[in-house]
Amino acid sequence: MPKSRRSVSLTREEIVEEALRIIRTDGVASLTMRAVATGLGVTPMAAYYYVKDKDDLLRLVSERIAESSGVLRVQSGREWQDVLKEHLLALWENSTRYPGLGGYLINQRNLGMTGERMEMGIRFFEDVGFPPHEARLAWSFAMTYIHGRISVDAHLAHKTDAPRLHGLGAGDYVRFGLDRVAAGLTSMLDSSDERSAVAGRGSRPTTLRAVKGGRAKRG
Amino acid sequence: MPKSRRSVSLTREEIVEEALRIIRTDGVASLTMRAVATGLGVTPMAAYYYVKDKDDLLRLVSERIAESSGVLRVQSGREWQDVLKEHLLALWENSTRYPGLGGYLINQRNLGMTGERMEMGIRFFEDVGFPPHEARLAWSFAMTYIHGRISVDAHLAHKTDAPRLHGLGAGDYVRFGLDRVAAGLTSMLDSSDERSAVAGRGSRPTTLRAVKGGRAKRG
DNA sequence: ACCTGAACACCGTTCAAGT
DNA sequence: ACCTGAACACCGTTCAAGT
Repeated sequence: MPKSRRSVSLTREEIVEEALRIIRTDGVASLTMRAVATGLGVTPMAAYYYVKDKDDLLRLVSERIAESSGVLRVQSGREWQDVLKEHLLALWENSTRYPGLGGYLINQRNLGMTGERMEMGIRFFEDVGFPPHEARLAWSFAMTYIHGRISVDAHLAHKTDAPRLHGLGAGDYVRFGLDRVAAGLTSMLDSSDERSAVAGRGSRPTTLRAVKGGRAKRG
Repeated sequence: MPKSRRSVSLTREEIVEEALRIIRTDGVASLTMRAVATGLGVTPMAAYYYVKDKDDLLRLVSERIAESSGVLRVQSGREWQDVLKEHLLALWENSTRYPGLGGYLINQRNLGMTGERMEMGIRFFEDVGFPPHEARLAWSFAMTYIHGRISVDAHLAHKTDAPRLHGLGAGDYVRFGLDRVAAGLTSMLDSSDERSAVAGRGSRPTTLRAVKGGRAKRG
């Protein structure tokens, strides 16, 4: 139902909130500029004063969700694998509450997050022992997986919970995947195996596959 | 340019071909029922005699691309990890030739493949030693990753090749990821018999969370 | 059986105009 | 500065009708 006539100015914040509400309730397919306007009690073009276009609105929505999932940062006293899994799981939980959004997120450059958040994520992997290029690849790997999972689960999450095909629910799939992601990355640091091995945390010069141009910028 | 007046009947095959051509050339956003009709020299509604709706057409398109990537099957004399990586890479290469399709594929149930192909994939993992439930999880994990990668690369592939951010190209990301996927899955099979317990190599055993109801149906 | 033609109910977005 | 109102150029899809 449209709200009654507004007495105060619209805000960008308000528009983003309304967009989030619509997606949460009816899915991303129901997010139209006209629906946002109706929900806020204004005419279709009113929101255009605050956002450039629909893509801009979705970008703001994406960043909002990323923000609500905290940041990826090393924590003393905890294994980095656990910190990573917890963070990715939080992102998955927050994102899957917005049916269909995953399919949009994954098409965005930087997966709908700010460059700043991205750099923090890469930093995380550098801090746990990955050389700069590998840290970038590792971050991308982890993010690609979880966004893939979010997209796959995007429309399942819409339905009444627990589809449980073959006795397995969405939570089982994502937790299994996160364990594999962590294991796959850990095996790179285990200084032993693998052909293109990356030497681990115990110093040791790393022989990298010829990747040029990257510069490590560390605080 | 619209073809001149048709003298023979339309076919479903022809419609799918035209859809593929449009996506390859102009991206999935340019795929409209009207564009397909124009390309085939018919009126907008003609295709509806052969496909139910746009979603149905996209499903056919998706299956077509999956088919062109071969099937996942164990090969004697080759490591299963290599077979897996090769198959996923083929899927990635075929899919990224269709700009924007990834974002659609990943939203489809079964990721745009037939149930038959899915069962074959799960069988692959059973054949290399995963118990039924884990085989399903493993297949889903691998497919989720590669479709995530396809989606992320979907719009990059549109541009003239090799964006090479920070000295890394799309090929580097996907190959790195596939190595991690294989390593993550391999670590489950190490130090365990192919019968029961699936233990992670590092510290904690991956406790099989109460998953019930799965039945192994093997030919 | 196969396709056309006209229409409907939507979209995102432009533009000029109002206050 | 902030928003309205009308319009434009699209969509997917329906329906009845033609051959």
